[in-house]
Amino acid sequence: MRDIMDMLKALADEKRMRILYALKGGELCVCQLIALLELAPSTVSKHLTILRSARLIDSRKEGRWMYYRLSKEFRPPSAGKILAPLFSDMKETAEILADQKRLKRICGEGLDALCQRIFCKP
Amino acid sequence: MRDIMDMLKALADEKRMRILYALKGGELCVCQLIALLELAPSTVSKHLTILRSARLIDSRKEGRWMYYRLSKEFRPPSAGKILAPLFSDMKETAEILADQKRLKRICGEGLDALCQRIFCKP
DNA sequence: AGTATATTTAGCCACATAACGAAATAATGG
DNA sequence: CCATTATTTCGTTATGTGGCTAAATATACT
Repeated sequence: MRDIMDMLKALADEKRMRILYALKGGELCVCQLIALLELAPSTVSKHLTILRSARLIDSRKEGRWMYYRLSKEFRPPSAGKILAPLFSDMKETAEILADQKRLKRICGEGLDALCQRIFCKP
Repeated sequence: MRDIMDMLKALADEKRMRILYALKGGELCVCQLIALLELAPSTVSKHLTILRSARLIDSRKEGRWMYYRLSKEFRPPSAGKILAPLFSDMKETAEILADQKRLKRICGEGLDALCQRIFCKP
């Protein structure tokens, strides 16, 4: 029961659901998620920690960047079945449509340029 | 998005998930849910309000008693698809097994006897 | 080695929420 | 009508959670 509740609590936040939906399209770097959500880096990192400890996402480190993606083998086992209908409901919402639009811009930019923009270098 | 998040927040509480699972077996009276969860009546009532405003349950009044049941036409539309895999995961957990056992006893008792027991009459 | 940079951790604050008891509401029964 | 009883609403309290800034960590670059 603990595992199930951890998963449900992880899902019960709009920012985290937006992260999951964004990752549906493939792995993303933390800085891309920061740009998408327009939150402080530490806040996004905390959300990612919660999603990871609920086994909803995996991470992979490549050089300076940390990539997150949807976990393949969700535990508890039905998470795939749970996310699919949720994503289907979310698809048409204003928030997700705006995210998809913004995400396209973000992924067009290179990671270096993006990070410079985010962390406001002089 | 608001509807979806209301539903997910309603699901993100163990007591409320136990209520939903109990209702899977058919409608129940508030006092039966109070006996099941062993919480104050006002606490159970609040949980039921949250579940109802998330459209997960319906209610029906019969005489002195208020019956709650799982909502047939969940809104957002995929809730049925969401609950089924969750219930499947929950089925074998210690909490749900204990609930099912206790529920059998509770449903054996008449409502009047149950209410007397709960509200500790002199 | 030392600097720059991406991410995480730690500490803090404001607000949400789950719990309870007490009071209010609604229905039955004498 | 009045008492009893099932449920809800209100007010309070303790804990949880999302957000931030600042400091720590880890990797790349010179």
